[in-house]
Amino acid sequence: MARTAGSHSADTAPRIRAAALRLFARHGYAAVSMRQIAGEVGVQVGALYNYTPDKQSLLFDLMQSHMTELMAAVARLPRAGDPEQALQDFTRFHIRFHAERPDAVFIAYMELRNLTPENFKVVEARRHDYEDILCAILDRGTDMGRFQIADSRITTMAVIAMLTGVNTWFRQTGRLSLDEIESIYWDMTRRLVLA
Amino acid sequence: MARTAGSHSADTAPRIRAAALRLFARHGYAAVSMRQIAGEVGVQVGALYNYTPDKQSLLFDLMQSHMTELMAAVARLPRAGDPEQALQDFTRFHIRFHAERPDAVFIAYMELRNLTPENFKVVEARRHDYEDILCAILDRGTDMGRFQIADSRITTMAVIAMLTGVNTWFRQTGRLSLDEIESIYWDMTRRLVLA
DNA sequence: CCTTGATTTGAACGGCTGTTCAGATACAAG
DNA sequence: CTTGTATCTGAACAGCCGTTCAAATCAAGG
Repeated sequence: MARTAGSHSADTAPRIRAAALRLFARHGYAAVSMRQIAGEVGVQVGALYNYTPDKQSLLFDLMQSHMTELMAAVARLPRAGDPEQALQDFTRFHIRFHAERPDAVFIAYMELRNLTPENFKVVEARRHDYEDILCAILDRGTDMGRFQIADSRITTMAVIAMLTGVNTWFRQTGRLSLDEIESIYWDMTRRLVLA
Repeated sequence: MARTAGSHSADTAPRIRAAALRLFARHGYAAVSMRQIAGEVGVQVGALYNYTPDKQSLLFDLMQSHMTELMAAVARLPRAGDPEQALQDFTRFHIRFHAERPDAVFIAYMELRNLTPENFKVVEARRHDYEDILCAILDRGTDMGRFQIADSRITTMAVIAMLTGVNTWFRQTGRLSLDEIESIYWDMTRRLVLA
């Protein structure tokens, strides 16, 4: 018993990441053992260490991948000249992107405290970069006299919290489609900032 | 070595709860050991079991106490006839109550998945009761033609998510006082619902 | 002072933790 | 078919986990 038939790192690697993502999201990083992850993949514990130096790196990689994907996706948004249009684009994007990967979002928010201080700083910085994108839209709209905002930093946090909150209750099989939800939240966001 | 000088359950019990609250909030339920809690209290592990049948009950008690306090406090709000005033009262109350007990709030949101299904249902029901209070205010304001709301259930979730989000960044030593923050968030909430 | 009950210790239980590694097997290339 | 490398197993490591309990000590009332 050693190498098993049909074993390839190109297959095993993503399966390990998927299993870890699912289990971390469901039970929490600390509550999930390496043996559980291995079991989900259908492999022995030792095999995991061909793919990650340790458990902490596994968590960090998942988080960093998520933030990288997020930044790459938001960068692909059309750069609308109209701040109201830009804000709508951002709002709809945020809801959709987050609704499509609930496990990664859950981990990115809940497991920050399980990162080493060094790793935490990296993820924290990326999160801040993302917030800056929304904040810039709000500031530009304010400068153009289109938005009326008391404190753009706080409004940024408020809007992101409101939008991310969708993930706590949204289910694909619910009474509302994602598109309807986007529209409702866009309406609320609009009213929140419009002059 | 056995019973120690000055030991009394009236002292030890709250100290255990306080230590557990702090540690659970900081590191997460699964990552905290009974020995850590005991160490914080200055006692051996075995002593904890005079105060809780097991670790799970300790978590559940903390959560349930928090929800009980929350419901009792919100019930003490003046019952304003004007829905706009009622909404302002609720908004300010929510921010202040949650800002005053960040550890308990953190646990109540993050450790739901570590509750047994039975215990989860209890906490979930209380949370729903709390949401109903806000939802009722919104519905009343809508019926009176004062609010304009697309979907009161969703607006309820959106407002609560927005307000609770304050806890992710609020620090007592920050540039804004709690009162200023309340005012800013009340302004946003107002615009979110006003006809 | 003595007794009763409250409170804690200290040790022990079986079981699980993350991690390491030599050896075994499968695959891919020559 | 042989060889070299990629991949996994199985066992082992020291250490921590939640929980239990008899024995020891303290506090309080008669």
